[in-house]
Amino acid sequence: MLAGTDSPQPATAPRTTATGEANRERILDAALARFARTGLNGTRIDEIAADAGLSKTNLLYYFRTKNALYLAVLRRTLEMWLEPLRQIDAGRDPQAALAQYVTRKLEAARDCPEASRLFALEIMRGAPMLSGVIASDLKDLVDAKVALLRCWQKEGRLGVHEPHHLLFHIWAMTQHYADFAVQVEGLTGRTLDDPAFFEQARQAILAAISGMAFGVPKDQGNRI
Amino acid sequence: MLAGTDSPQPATAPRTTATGEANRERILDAALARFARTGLNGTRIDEIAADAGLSKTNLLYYFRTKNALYLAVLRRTLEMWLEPLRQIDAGRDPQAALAQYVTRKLEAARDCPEASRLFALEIMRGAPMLSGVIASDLKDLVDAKVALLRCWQKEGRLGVHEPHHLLFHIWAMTQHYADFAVQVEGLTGRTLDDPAFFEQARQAILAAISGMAFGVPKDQGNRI
DNA sequence: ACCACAATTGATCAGATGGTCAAGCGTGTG
DNA sequence: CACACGCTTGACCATCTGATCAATTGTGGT
Repeated sequence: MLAGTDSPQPATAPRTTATGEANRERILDAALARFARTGLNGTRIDEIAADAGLSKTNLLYYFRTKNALYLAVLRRTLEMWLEPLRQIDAGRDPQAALAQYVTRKLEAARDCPEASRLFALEIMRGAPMLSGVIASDLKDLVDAKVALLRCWQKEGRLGVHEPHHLLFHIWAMTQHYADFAVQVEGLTGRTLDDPAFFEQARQAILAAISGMAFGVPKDQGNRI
Repeated sequence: MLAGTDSPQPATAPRTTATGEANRERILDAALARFARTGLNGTRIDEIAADAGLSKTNLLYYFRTKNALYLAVLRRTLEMWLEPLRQIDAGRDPQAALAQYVTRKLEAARDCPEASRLFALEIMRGAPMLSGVIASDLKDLVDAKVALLRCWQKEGRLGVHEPHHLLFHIWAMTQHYADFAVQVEGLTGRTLDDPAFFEQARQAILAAISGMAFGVPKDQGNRI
């Protein structure tokens, strides 16, 4: 449920050409890379065009406005972003499910940090284009998973911390490596592309999740 | 060590007036709020001026260029951002030190989310204005704290996970509540301003840290 | 070969926006 | 009081940039 002016499908279905499709792809790729780094306002449409090997005018032939392009990129990336969460399902062991979720998210942060950054930027702006998604699709999905986690809690297979926070923290830790890659690399000199580093990060996150999800409950406020 | 064209101090120290100082403050406040939400490129200088109750021209009297203003905001906010980390020192119990660090960071995320967002945006851009800070000041500080954490590890007072990741995860989890406040509120309907919610978040983070820092070491890759 | 339509181009526009300038106003200090 | 200097203003400029348009070229289907 993305906001924006959806042009109604033109009466005559636009004949999809090989070049057309290829160009659209190239544009979307280039746009994702740019938008994910410099945001909607910080990105010039002709930069994207140049990256895609087209003229600005030609780009505008495929996407009428910058906003439409941005929206298209958002739309195209949304599923990749949401997919890992869907895979947490009831028929699994909580530990295994969460571990796999963490791994998937971290792989996503490594393989397509742009997606993470794109949404991070959008949300930090106040999510003007995503408010619909957050309020409906994402909320429904999260609510469902939270319900599942609560269920596991009742069965004593999961710790007592509020499930929302568990999800937030998984997102936070995994996406951090994508969103703040510059900082991470500046401070450690390493990247998720380094398998050893990836595994270090993964293990640390799993340990954190373990503390939250399967550790002994704390009753004293200040004790860690 | 912030990048940028520092104008050398004018020969005659500018007489600081009451109005002058007050205006500068108002401008910086307004600028922080705007920059933290829409970034450098997405923010118009006249919006800031309006928020501060000044004309655009008048704002430009105090800060010659938009970039200079942005830099001033960054500079002014930097210390607030770094301070909590400094407070981790050797003369403390590791658990207490980390717990206090988490609490401080979470309080910062609650009390001045703008600071967190400002730096988040800057880093996500590739930190063109902060590369110096990250490479020198922040790196020195982090290196020192990492050394301390390693020391604690040798003494057996801290888990075996690479200290860098411990710090990253603390940053990630605490700042998440500031940077993604819109999402958090959209999904839970609550804010860090709600004391109960704050405490939930804090406890969950402490549990996570506990798992990372004081849990039993894992030796099996897939086990959580 | 021809036709329709997709693809591409260069010229051009229009609005937004950062920044300048010259002039006037206010106020504290000598 | 008057001078200096900080403060404030409105008019104006220059550029950047998203978007339009008319015209030309390429191409697949019949």
